[in-house]
Amino acid sequence: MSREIDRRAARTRKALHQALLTLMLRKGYEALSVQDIIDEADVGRSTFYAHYTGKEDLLRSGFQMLREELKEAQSTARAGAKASHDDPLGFSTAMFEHAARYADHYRTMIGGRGGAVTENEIRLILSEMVRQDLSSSLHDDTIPRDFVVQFIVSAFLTALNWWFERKPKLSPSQVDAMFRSLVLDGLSPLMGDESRSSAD
Amino acid sequence: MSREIDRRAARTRKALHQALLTLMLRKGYEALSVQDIIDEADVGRSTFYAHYTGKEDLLRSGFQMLREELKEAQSTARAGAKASHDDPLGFSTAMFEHAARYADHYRTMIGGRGGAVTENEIRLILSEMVRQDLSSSLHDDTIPRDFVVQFIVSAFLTALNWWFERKPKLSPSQVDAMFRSLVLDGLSPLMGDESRSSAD
DNA sequence: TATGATAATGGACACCCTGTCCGGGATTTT
DNA sequence: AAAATCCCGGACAGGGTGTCCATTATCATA
Repeated sequence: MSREIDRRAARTRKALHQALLTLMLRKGYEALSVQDIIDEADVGRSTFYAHYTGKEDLLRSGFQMLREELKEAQSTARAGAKASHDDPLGFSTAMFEHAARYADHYRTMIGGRGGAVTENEIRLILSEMVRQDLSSSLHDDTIPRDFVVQFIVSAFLTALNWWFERKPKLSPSQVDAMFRSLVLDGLSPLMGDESRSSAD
Repeated sequence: MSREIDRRAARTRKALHQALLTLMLRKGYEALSVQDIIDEADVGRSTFYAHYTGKEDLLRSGFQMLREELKEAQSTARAGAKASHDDPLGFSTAMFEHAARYADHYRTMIGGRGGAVTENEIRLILSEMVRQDLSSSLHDDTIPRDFVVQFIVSAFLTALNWWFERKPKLSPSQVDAMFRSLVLDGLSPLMGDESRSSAD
């Protein structure tokens, strides 16, 4: 019995995913046509449609893998961390490190290159993580919880994007520190401590 | 003298902008074709291309108007505000009010409906505002300035989006308060105040 | 109001992309 | 080796894109 997928099929799928990745990095998702993809992957047109219903389907299928990949990265990281129960940003450290390891992949996803679908998928995945971290550490609902979640997710994506685009040499922990500082304590710590200038 | 633009041209342009707005709200920018636009605007195909090079051109031209619109809204607001020089988020109050007044316009721009172009344009406009506010109130560069700017812009867009999508009944000042709280002081104020458990 | 200037129209055009359908050829599995 | 499965290449209609042009409608002005 062939429970495993046919080698050829697996090969084709891999080629398509790889092509998508390459092309997204080069031109961005929206500007991509199925034609481009099968061209890059060197795969027949009908073959493509035998596997996926379109480029969005191909893209989405990639996120299934990412989801599991991340779920594991999170739990392995959580094993080594101690203060995870009081940390409303418990996900961040592992995520920044994961992003550093798979920089190319992340580069294709953030900064608009991934299009709306990618943006949504990522936000969903991250929202789930953040929601969990928050549930055990946030005890004040002055500000609605889903708003806080979105706030954190956006801040994280911003950090990621800024990191890759402007200071790719920084280490994950450095970016993580900035991210945590801003999200946990906001701008106040950065404002003039020497505010004794007794404004006019 | 014909310094003014021909009535017909103005009429056409207005119709196209209106059509774009309507359709973006209905289907989103990316899913839109030039065909749809000229169809909705009841304008000939060649006429469209006589004015714009494509749908992106049309979209961008709309932001020129928005830019000036906002520049004015800001300065009028700044006239009535007193503590603008110490406020790193001086732009926000006026912006939330402006957004409330032109809810339909904003709805087409945020939440992905506007596509990548819109996202970028908005971020550019907001970044400029934030940068100005920040220049006179931020005196600590522990965290790079452009990172802080992006952080604020993202937080603002998140607030805007959450507002429209989840709690449209809230007043601008209520959302503004939440936004400021999160950005200025971060999550700490929301965490267990009963944290006097003298963490071992 | 007459007239030259300018804009809008509708149709035609070649081009590209999309999905879908085959039959022949290649690879894998048994 | 045989049977099953997959891939290929070509063809297809349908739709969108930009561009052209000749014709018609509208405007600005003398």
